Amino acid sequence: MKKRDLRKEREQLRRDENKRFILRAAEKIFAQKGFSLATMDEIAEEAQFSKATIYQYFKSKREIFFEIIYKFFEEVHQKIKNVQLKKTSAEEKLRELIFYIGSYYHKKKNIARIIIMEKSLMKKLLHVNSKEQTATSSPHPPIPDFFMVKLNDIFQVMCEIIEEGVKTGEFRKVDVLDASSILGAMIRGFYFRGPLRNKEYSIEESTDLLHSFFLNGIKKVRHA
Amino acid sequence: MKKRDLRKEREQLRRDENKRFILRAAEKIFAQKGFSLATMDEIAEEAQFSKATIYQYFKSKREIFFEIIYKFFEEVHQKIKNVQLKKTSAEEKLRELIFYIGSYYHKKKNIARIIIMEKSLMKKLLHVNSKEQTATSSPHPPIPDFFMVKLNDIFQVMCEIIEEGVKTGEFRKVDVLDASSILGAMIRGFYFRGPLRNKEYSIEESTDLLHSFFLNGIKKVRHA
Amino acid sequence: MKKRDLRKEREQLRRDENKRFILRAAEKIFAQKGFSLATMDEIAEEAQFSKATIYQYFKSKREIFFEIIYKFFEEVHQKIKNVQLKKTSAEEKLRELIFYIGSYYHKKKNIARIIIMEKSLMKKLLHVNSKEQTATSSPHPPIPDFFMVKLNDIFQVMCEIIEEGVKTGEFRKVDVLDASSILGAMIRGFYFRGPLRNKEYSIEESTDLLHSFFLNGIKKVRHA
Amino acid sequence: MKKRDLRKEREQLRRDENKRFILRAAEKIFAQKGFSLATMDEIAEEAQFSKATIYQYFKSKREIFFEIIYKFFEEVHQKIKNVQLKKTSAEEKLRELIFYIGSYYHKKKNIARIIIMEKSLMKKLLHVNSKEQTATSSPHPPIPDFFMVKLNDIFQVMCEIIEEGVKTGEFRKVDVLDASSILGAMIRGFYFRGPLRNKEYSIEESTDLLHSFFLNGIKKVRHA
DNA sequence: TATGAATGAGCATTCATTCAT
DNA sequence: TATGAATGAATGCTCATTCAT
Repeated sequence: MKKRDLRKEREQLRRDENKRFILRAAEKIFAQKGFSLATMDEIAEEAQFSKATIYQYFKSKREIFFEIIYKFFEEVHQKIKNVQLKKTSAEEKLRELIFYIGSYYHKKKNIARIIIMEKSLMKKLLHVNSKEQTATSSPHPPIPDFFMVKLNDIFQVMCEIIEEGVKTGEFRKVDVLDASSILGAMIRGFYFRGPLRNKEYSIEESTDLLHSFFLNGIKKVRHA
Repeated sequence: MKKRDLRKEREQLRRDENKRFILRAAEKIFAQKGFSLATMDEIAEEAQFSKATIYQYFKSKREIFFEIIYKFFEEVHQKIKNVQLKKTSAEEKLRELIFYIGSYYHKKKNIARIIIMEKSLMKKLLHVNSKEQTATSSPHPPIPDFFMVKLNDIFQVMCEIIEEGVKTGEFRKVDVLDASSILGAMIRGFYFRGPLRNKEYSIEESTDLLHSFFLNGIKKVRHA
Repeated sequence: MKKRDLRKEREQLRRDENKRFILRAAEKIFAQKGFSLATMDEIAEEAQFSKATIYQYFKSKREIFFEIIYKFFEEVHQKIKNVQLKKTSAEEKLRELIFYIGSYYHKKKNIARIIIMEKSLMKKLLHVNSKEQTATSSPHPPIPDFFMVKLNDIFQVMCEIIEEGVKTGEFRKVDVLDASSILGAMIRGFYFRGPLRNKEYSIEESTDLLHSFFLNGIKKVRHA
Repeated sequence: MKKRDLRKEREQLRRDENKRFILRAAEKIFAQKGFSLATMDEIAEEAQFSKATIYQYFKSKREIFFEIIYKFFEEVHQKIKNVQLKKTSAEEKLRELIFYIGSYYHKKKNIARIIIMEKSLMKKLLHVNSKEQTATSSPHPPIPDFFMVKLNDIFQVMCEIIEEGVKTGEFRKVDVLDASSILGAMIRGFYFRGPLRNKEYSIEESTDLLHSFFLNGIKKVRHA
């Protein structure tokens, strides 16, 4: 019995290992080419597996893709959640938040781009997926829901930090939802510039810049 | 002679009309599906022409796509240029700029998304295109150059307005490039939210919000 | 009445002129590209007419093609027929025959190649059903009359000349059909070498060579 | 280990078998329709494979075509080379040469026709191919070179045999190049008659005929 | 009559996915 | 389990031919 368990365990470990390997390969390809232009052949070659093997780990190209963005959100969310718990000022929390989101966007720029931007694709993929979900018992909650939940969680953290700042008097009495939207937009927009790049910023510089402008704005303050 | 001319003119008008019609159809499809997923069959059906006819007006799927983004930039640029010339305050100019860019992003959201976001695709398309350009005498300058020039022009207007505001003392002594980057990011990011939408904003509301936050920031100003 | 006739005549002349013009253009294109690779667009452009106009003079691409080869045979045949009537020796007639056929092949090399070689194409063009082919034991399809007649006429002239030579004792007592076949083959084969060209021959040189070898062979004659 | 090897070997054999099968099918179609008119659908159907499968064995229609003519030349060349080594008279060697070339032309008439005659097509195909060759490491030498080399080899054998005959006094003191050209032309021309066929010849008859006329010519020899 | 425009029917090629071993 | 092979369904693009003026 014990032996059997160990073998199974080992087997499972190997499978997980392979899965991760495939995901890494796929991520690389997706990042390079986007969803549509990436081919299963490329992914298989990158993963050093046969195409058929890939299909034993994942049901479809779509599933691989979702697995990737699933993990992506999971990770960002973890980081962000911790920020909220710290005992620092709202301003400082904001800085950390900007830093973590930014560094994720930076690291996984291309994946993030696909997630944020290929809306119609996502819609299509999600739609089909949600239909499939009814038939199978999937290992994670139906993607669309999960998706929104994670996204919303992150947004919530922003809101909470800002609200806290307003309450402690660090921030103006702004509408929390509006402010969060703006902050999200700033970060997102900053990391997803188009082809025009007038200046390159390190993550630290980016963080400082975003933080500073979000806090102070551009207008000159007139003292009484 | 006169008659001939009129007929020809009418013919030409019809051709232009058809071309516009095809472009509109293509834009709709591209907006729905992105570049790769859009098929010529769909575009043809949407345009109510046969596929072969589409190919009499445009050389390739790529060409249609570029024609669309060409027009897009051309239009935004026109609007923006006028803002700069007005005699209002920098603050007011900024508001108009935000409004115009925003309304364009709003109207042509999906096209803009493709432009800004499908970087690898664009790269691929632009690359092939720039090779082709050498052979043919195109009606407009080589896309990549044109592309950057327009993009840069719009960015320049931002810079100028901000610089003006700094000079007149309306704005703080910020780095003009940084500020422009942030403003661009805010607008872009605001209109290209992902699937999460906590609140819908009209263009006017959006403009107010962006304008307000970019000017004032979120931090409470402490008066002496 | 008279006036009407003249106009019609003039009209007819113009039509003929145009037709010839189109044929010349088509011949050029066919010669360059063969039948399949030549497009009506190219032919139309070469002829400086619109494609639709071409279709008012000819029913189809096929018809143009046939018109060309028809004329080709007509012309060769004319030349050849005259040779036969001369009062010279068979040997001399043979030389002229070789010269004329050769110069035609030389001038219209590519057209001739198509005629002689694109058998399957010809088959298809001539409306011969490939299904019929499999059914019948005959390796060759019925070819329209004019075609065979012309071809046969030319062959006949060869035969007659050779027969004459045999009768007059100029030539050995060869089988006339065999000899004609060989002569035809030599000329044809000589002008339609593949891509390998060890040496270029002028028409005169070619004629001499062919004539000489056909008459004398390569074997050393042992005198008694 | 052994088992694995055997299976792999079997697999490879099956692959080779399939490849040959596809080639045979393609050859049949090409022979019937020429290169341009043959479609991949037809080839696939003839081969009883799906079109996509064909593309797993060959990169393109062109590649299939070249594989066929590659093999063709390879085979002819093999046969011819052996002739030269025999200890028989030049006259006898010539007969064998004529027989072998003839039987090849006879067997693969249509393929040979395409090779020899679709010059412009070949040029086009070869040209593209030679560009591609630089990029990929092909299994055989660049087609154009290989092509000429094989062709030239065959021609060389002809020359050598004739030269030998001249030296031994069997043949007249002819220009070797000229004589070879004529012989090549005769064989080629004989097997590639156009649609006119006055008489059918078996390969043996053809060989006799060609041999006899090439050796003796048609002219009556006057004995002293 | 002449023609610019329109199109149906193809065509080579690709790719996600399945099958058989 | 792993995989080489097979394929149906597309996809962008072409071209001979017809239509409408």
